[in-house]
Amino acid sequence: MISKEPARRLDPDKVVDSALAIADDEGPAAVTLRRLAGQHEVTPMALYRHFKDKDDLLAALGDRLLADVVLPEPTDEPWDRQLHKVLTAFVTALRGHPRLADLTLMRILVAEPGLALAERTMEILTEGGFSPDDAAEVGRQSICSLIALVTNDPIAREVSDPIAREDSLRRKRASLAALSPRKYPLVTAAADTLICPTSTDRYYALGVDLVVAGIHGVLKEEK
Amino acid sequence: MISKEPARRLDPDKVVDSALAIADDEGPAAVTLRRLAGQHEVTPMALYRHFKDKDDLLAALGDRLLADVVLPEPTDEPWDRQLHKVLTAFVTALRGHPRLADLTLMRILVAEPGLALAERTMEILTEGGFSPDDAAEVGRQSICSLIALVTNDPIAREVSDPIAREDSLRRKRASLAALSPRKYPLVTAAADTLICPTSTDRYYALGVDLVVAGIHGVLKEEK
DNA sequence: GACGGTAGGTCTACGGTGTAAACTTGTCAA
DNA sequence: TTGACAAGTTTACACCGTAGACCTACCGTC
Repeated sequence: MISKEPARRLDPDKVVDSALAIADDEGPAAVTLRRLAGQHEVTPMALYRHFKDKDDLLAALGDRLLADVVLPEPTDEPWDRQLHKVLTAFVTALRGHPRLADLTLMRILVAEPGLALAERTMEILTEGGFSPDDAAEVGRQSICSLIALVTNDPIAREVSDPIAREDSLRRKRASLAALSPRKYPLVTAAADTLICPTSTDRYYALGVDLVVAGIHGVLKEEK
Repeated sequence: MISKEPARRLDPDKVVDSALAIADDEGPAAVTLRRLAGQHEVTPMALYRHFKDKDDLLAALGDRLLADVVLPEPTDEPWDRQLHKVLTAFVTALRGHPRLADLTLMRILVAEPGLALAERTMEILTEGGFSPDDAAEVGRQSICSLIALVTNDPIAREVSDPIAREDSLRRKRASLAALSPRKYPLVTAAADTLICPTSTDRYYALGVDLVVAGIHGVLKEEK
């Protein structure tokens, strides 16, 4: 009579929570319907009542990431400053989940938080002087670049286990150190940086700067 | 008696050929040890004599792509023109295999053709005024962006089957057309371009331009 | 020329995956 | 009270990567 529903369980949001946790520290391949089901004390097939199939579940993961983007309020700063802030907000939301970042792209034009981001970005770009179509192409590529930036974060991308990580880095360093400095003077000289950039913050700052500077550049060329 | 070897078969290069063909028109998930073995009339386990495991095989695929990059000869043009050409050569090699492009990143610092590309890129960047370490970071991000550019090629990324492709596009268009033009004026206005850019060549040209312009931009900022 | 090592195949088997189809069961509306 | 329906269960299937033991034809060496 009281509308308690003790028999109904399996909150889809909680399932996405679990999936997020698993994917974050073991990679998306570790996300398994059986494992998820087990964590929620349920049969694997139960998940199909809430997600069409595994891809649908992963899409929900992507939506979750996009929902974490907090768009800065429009101000009266110049358009490129505002663009910089919006894009920074985007990577900030993704940074925590580097192995899942690429799930977001295909959801941007589907889920609400992504659409808000898209609209705002295009707004800024047209304010900067792009035609809507050019803004679409430039914006699309910028978002792709930033997703790639996060996906390939050379620090977070490594296995979470710190000793295995250090081992993997050592092996890569050794393989570069074995190269002939005569044949590859610059690669060997900057080997450490190539394998793993010095600072994560600098890495991301540079990434956003590159994108914004690129947009600035092509805008001038077109005129 | 004649030194013919009718019993030995299974040329690893041919296996990579097959894998490439399968991945190109059905996606990398369709590449299966069993399927590959079947195509070469061999037991799945036979492949393990030539590849440590599946990842090793995919790495060989990545190497194959990188080997197709034809670096332009150094000239006396300004550094940014040369950089543009090198990066264009890179995406040109990948364009034919958009679903495999991301296999290349992890092989660049391992296989010879990738190292040549890396060294040449850093050469140009230092000539432009970057320190070796900055060249390493900027170069790395540029390569990542370009790989993402190819990977997300909105035309080639679609399923190869043209009728299914047209269907998928139609569905996306419909979903965007259903949005409120009041809430998302720019997104709905540029819907077609967002879903699928007008010209592939323009898409790639813009991509490379963005990267090169970005590098130019951050270089000036640093001084 | 006999012979042992080895490279390149085969066979069998295991544990894991996503998911289709048919079933049970608890809940609420009529 | 009944009956529809949503949620979870059971069973089953086809497929995957790969470990381990085995065969077998070749090759260089004495």
